[in-house]
Amino acid sequence: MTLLLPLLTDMTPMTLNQGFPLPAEPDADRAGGKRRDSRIQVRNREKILDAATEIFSMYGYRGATLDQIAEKAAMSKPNLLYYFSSKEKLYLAVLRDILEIWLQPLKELDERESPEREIGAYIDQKIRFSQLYPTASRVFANEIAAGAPVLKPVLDSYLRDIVKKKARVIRKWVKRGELADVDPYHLIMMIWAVTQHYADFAVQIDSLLGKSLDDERFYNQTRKHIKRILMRGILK
Amino acid sequence: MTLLLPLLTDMTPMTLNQGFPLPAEPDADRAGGKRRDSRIQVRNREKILDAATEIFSMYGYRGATLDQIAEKAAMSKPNLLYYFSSKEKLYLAVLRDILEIWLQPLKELDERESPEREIGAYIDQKIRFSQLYPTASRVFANEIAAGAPVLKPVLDSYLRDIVKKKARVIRKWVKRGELADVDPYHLIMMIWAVTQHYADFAVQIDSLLGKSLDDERFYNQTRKHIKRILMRGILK
DNA sequence: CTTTATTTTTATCCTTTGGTAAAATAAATC
DNA sequence: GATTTATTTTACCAAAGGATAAAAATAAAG
Repeated sequence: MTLLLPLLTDMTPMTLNQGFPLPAEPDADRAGGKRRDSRIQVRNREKILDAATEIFSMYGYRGATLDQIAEKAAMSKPNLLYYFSSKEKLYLAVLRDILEIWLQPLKELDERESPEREIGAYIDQKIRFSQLYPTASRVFANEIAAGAPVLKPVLDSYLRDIVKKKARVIRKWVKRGELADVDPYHLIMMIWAVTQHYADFAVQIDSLLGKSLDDERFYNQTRKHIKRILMRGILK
Repeated sequence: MTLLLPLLTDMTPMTLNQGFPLPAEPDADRAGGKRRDSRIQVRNREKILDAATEIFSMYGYRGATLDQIAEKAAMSKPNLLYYFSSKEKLYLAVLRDILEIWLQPLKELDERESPEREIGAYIDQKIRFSQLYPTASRVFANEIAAGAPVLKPVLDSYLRDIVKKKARVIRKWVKRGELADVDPYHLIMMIWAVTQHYADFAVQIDSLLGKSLDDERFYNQTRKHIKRILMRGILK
């Protein structure tokens, strides 16, 4: 429960999985107390997680400060630390939330349906994620860029398994002749790349086009465009 | 020359362009002295820039520390500060280098050639960049994720102009009937997204495939695959 | 070889930052 | 409404981090 502290600061590979993939929070955190999840408890944890996601998304784990997060959450630093006893625990909580929504859509690829429908739906979900949670996407990107000190074990086990399974689905479509001869892994990564780009590089896009995915018009134009090019690229 | 300090730390929008786009270093930095660019001078500046690029790529501007950079460059912190008088100046120098190589390829899109050839060459150059300078790519990504506190003015002016010009080239190809009816901006961004992804998310890719672009075999497979799908997606 | 200019080291400063202790306040329970 | 429990505030602390000053060591020039 405390072993991973050095990694975040030192960059050494992680040894403890920290109960990650999903097992929810064994105890979340909470300083002391017994009567849990009071109204105020829930509200403040949420406020903090939101603020933390935003700050972490801009500065990464190391660059973010508790002062910034506390300010954004409109509370004092010690007060924040009352809810999450350390910066690290807070970061873990943020990542846990992100991972869940990030992984969900891929799991739904179903080989019994047509690739057109399934991959189309997957792209839709991914771009929707970029629209709804751009900061979450950036926290994730930051974590990976930093060498995935925390998520490495998850990538190596959990994500790897899911992707392997879904690669098999795609390969099946190819064999059935419903899809051009594409490499499943590269296809999946292309979809990730393109959809996440609109969240991770939102500032750049805003500079170039003066638009963001918040603009429903632009959102749909983007979605359709990505789908059109990718689908044309992979359908037979 | 000193006005931008607050932005990096405070996130306020930048007002001074800092002689950025290209005008090279008006004075680079150098603590004092007259006789410039001695052998050792050049060697040490390079060592520092390399180390800085690597550290900034992992932790971003705020997360990186001069101690880490100094250690990676195998010198003391004050010694490092002898060559670059502040963390900020060092960061600027790093970004300047990156920007130059990052922008180059796009400028070369030539409407007189076929889109197949030109866009193909552009993708090649971009993926090569991801192979050769993955850390540079990540520093760039980090800067954008942080809200582009330093590069915003460059994005808003310089990059914007180039992209606009090249969008016109692509549009011309479409009109000539050499290309499917694609939106030039989205196309450019798709290419950026996909090619940079292999640098920015290298750790993830390594987790999933156990491969990196350093592996020449994988590099070529990736390159061809990306090109194939994108080309199929946009050619008539 | 001196002398002068450049580079490196040592010692130190001030601010920021993650985190704690304990007192003060507010809620909830009896 | 008194008492217990949960929450917030105030006052700190030690370590880390960016930066400077000045001395020491090297290298270059004459």
